[in-house]
Amino acid sequence: MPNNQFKKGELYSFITGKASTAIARNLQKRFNAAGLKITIEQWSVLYHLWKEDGKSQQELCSATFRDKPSITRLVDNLEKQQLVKRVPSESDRRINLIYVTRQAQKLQEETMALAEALLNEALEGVPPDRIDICKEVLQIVYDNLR
Amino acid sequence: MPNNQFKKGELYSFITGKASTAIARNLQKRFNAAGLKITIEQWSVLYHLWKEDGKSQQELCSATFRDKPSITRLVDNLEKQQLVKRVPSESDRRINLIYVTRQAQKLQEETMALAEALLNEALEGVPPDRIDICKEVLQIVYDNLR
DNA sequence: TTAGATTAGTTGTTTAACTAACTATATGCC
DNA sequence: GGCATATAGTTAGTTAAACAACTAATCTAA
Repeated sequence: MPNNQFKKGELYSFITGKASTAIARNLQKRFNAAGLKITIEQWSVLYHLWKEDGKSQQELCSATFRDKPSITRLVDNLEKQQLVKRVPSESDRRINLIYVTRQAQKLQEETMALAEALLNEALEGVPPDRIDICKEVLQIVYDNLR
Repeated sequence: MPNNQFKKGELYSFITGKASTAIARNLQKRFNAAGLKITIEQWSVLYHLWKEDGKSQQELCSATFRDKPSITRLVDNLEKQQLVKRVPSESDRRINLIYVTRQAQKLQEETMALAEALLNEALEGVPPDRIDICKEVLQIVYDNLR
């Protein structure tokens, strides 16, 4: 028997990701309000480079769940803004290793603080155990569709 | 005391909507595979018109959580494909009322079946009460950010 | 050693999102 | 009635996503 939990109206918002769209849009507004000239998509790339840079574009694809052309263009734009630098790998010249610049490092603390503050507000009034369940369900959804 | 539930890696995927992106991408692939020439974004507009058409573009904005230019262009493209028709309102000539065509009606049953099947697969193995909690949390997130 | 397959990244095209600036119609107030 | 304001929708410009087709470098196996 199918696990059909979705009334029509809910189906729509689950598929279109109403909540995550609202989060991303809100975070973008906070960046703009703080005078940070960076898009959410660019931030999502820097996010992984801040953890450890010198990653290849291919590694950034997996980390951000984007395809290769998307990463090429995001890195293009980040490079234009002098936030990252492409460095051809010594050992395999097909590969570009991506490094963050000083200017990008400066962005880290401020943007991460804004992101954490946003999530705390978004989840205000939600008990921790329910947040955990939500995270688990979303992870299963993701895994089921791989 | 802040409700800071997010370890760094999870923060990213919550903000970028990994699960909903996967769902939308997967549904688009099913549409393509079935030979249905329609994008997810177009589908999300038709979805609301199938429930009741003759809605204004402004009403479609609220229903789909998009801004006005986005709806203008989605309706442009839907009209090009002869899936909807703009009809100027008699009572207020600023308003376009949007009606679905016969061809769009034909799409309804097939696309809705694909969407429901997808969600059933995505949520396979998740107990109903956990799905409910997940939906509730996402709704609260959305409401908190309005 | 070299021909074929694989991998990393780029380019072109279409669709879409967001912002800002715009036109046209309607409303409200004096 | 007429002017300010609000509302519905469009247009322009930038950024981004998905897909297909491409180049260049590397690997593999005969």
